[in-house]
Amino acid sequence: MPELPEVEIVRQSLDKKIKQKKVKKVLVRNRNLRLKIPSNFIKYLEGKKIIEVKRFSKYLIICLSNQKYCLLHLGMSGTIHIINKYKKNLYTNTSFYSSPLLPKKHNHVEIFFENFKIIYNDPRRFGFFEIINDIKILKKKFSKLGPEPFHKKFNVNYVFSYFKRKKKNIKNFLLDQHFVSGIGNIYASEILFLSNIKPEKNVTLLNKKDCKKIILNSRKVLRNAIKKGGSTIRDFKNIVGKSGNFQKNFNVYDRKGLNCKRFSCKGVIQKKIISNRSSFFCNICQK
DNA sequence: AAGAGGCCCTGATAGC
DNA sequence: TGCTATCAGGGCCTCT
Repeated sequence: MPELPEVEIVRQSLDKKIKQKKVKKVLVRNRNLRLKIPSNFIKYLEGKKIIEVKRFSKYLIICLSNQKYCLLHLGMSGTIHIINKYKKNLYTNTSFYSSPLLPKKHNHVEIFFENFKIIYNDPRRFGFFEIINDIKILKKKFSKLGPEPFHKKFNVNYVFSYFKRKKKNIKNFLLDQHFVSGIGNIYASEILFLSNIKPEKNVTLLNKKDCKKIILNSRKVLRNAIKKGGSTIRDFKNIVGKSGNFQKNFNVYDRKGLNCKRFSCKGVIQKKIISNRSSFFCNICQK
């Protein structure tokens, strides 16, 4: 599920819940995520206060009181759940602290606070935790990623010159985190629909006006998703990351064979595999 | 050096 | 019903 907007929604809820709270205990049930959870993971977290939860691209950055950073990427299927100590556990009848049996499959990490705990659940284990020792290393790591769509660095000059002499199609570039970071497969299709550009279009064929459209629509699509997710999440007091139904109103994604939503367009939404990822687009209004 | 392709993993669903 | 095949929203590694 998680592209930039979903991760931002998780960040907001998580920050609200754990900011200025002290970690009492950490339980690692399965350290074999995409990256193996480091042996110093528990040591660095236990007894530390959470300063705040930040985000860059699709990464959550949990800032700790010992000047270290706990990085969390949700991969494809990672979710965070909040379990309150005095409320009936949603997933298990076992005790809050011990839960000897897996309450639910794939609850890999539990972080305990005074009156609640957060659980990291991830069936496919494509997500990962990482401990970053200081801000320099963190900055260096993120400097390898492209700007977020909202950043002023993501402007027409940047995009247009980046595309020069490149051979890939535009859909590929929107997914390339070195070019722009935070966009995933769903929103890439949505952005191209709003821009009237078909996903297979080679970037060398795009003019500055096209670049401008892509930039503005990237921001629009992501902002909108954050806004809708933000309003949905209030219904989920105990679960963060399950973002409700806000992803249901796509223009093209998962709408293969359905009519184009653009007023007066008679097009039909197509599905095509581009570089092993499914792409959706209107066969008429996207050129 | 850019770009294509494979791979990490489990679960849901489609098709027979 | 029960099997197998396909596909899933990410990103890294390798090979050419």
